[in-house]
Amino acid sequence: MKDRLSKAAWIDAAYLAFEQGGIGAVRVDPLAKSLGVTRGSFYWHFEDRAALLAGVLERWHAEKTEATIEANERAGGRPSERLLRLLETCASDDGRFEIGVRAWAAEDAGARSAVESIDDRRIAYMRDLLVGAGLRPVDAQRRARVIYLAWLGAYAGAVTASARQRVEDVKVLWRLALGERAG
Amino acid sequence: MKDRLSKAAWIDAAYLAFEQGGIGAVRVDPLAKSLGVTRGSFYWHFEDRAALLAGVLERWHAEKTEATIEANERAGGRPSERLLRLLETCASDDGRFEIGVRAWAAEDAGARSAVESIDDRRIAYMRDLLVGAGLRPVDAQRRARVIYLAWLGAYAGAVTASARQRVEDVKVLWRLALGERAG
DNA sequence: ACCTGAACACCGTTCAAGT
DNA sequence: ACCTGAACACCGTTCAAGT
Repeated sequence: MKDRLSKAAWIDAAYLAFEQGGIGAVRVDPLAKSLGVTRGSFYWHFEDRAALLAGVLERWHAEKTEATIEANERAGGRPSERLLRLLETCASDDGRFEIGVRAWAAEDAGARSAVESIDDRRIAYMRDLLVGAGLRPVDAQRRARVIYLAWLGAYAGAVTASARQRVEDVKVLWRLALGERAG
Repeated sequence: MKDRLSKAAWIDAAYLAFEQGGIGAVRVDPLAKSLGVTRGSFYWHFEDRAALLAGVLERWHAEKTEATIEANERAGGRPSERLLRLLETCASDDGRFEIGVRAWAAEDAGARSAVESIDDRRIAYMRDLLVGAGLRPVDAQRRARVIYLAWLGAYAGAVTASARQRVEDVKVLWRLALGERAG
C-alpha cells in the first residue's frame, strides 16, 4: 500500500473526476486524499493543476477519437454502414466529457487548440466515409461538418435527452447526410 | 458611491463574469471587491453561490430565448425567412454562455431542468416555423430537433470556428431543414 | 526519486455586531 | 434594511526537510 505513485495514476484519478463532475471536480487535494498521499507530492509529478488537466485531455483524445475510429474501421462494412455505426456509438456516450472539455476550451487557449485538432480529425473521418458512399468531396466536406455539429449538439443535449431520443436523432442525421428526404 | 446594493447589481456582475470565464469565474469574493463591498454582504442578498447562479440562468433565459424570439417575430417575413434569420442571429453569438450553461447543467440538477425547458421552448418555435413553411407536423418536429442540435453544436464549436464558417453552416442547415438537396 | 509537513493565499460560508 | 469584520474550512502552491 506504500507504492510510489506514477504520473499515470494521477491522470487516471483526474480522468474519472472530470468525467463525473467536470473541470471543477478535478481538485488536487481531494485527489491526493483518494490516492493516499499529501497534496504536496502532486507537485513533484506536475508543474501545476493545468498540467494535470492537459494530461487528461491527451488521454481523452487517444480514447475517444483514435481508438473509436480504429475500432469502427476494424468492424468493416460499407461506408454508409460505417457512418451509421459511428454515430450510434457516439450516441451511446453520455457526453459529460465532451461538453466539459468544450466549456474548458472556451476559457483556456491550450485546451482550445487541442479540441480544434480533435474536431478536424473527426470531421475528416466522416468526410472520407461520405466520399466512400458516393458524395462529391465538396458536398461531403460540408455535410460532414454539419453532421458533426449536430453530433456535438447531441452531446450537449445528452444530459436531458433520453438514450432512445439520441438514437432516433442519429438516424435522422444519417439520412440527411446521405441526401435522402429525411421524414 | 456608498449606495446600497440590490440583488440585480450582483446578478449583473455575475452575468458578465459567467460570460467571460464560465461558471468558475463567478466567485463571491472577487465580485464583492469589484462592487466595493465585503463578501459578507453577499449573504444578505443570497442564500449561497448557487442562488446567484440561478439568478444568472433566469436572466439568460429572458434575454437569449424570449427576447430573441419576440424580436424575430416582430421583424416579420415568411416562415422560411424567419427561420433563416433566427439561425443567422444565433450564429453571430460567440456561444460562451451557451456552452458554459450546458457544462453546468451536466453537474447540477437545478440548472439541468432550467436548460431542458429552454431547449423545449426553442425547438417548439423552430417546429412552428417549419410547419408554417409547409412541412407536416411530424417531419417538422424531427427536423426542428436535429437542426437545434446542430445549432447547439455550432455554439460548442464556436470557440474554434470563424464567424464566416458559422454563417455557412447555418445556410446548409437551413436547406437541410426545408428538405432541399443541400449541396 | 518521491514524499511529508508546515506555511501562505484565496475564497465560500457563518454570524455577531454595527449603522 | 444592509453591511462590516473576524472567524473557520477548503484547497492551490511553494519549499525545506525527510527516506
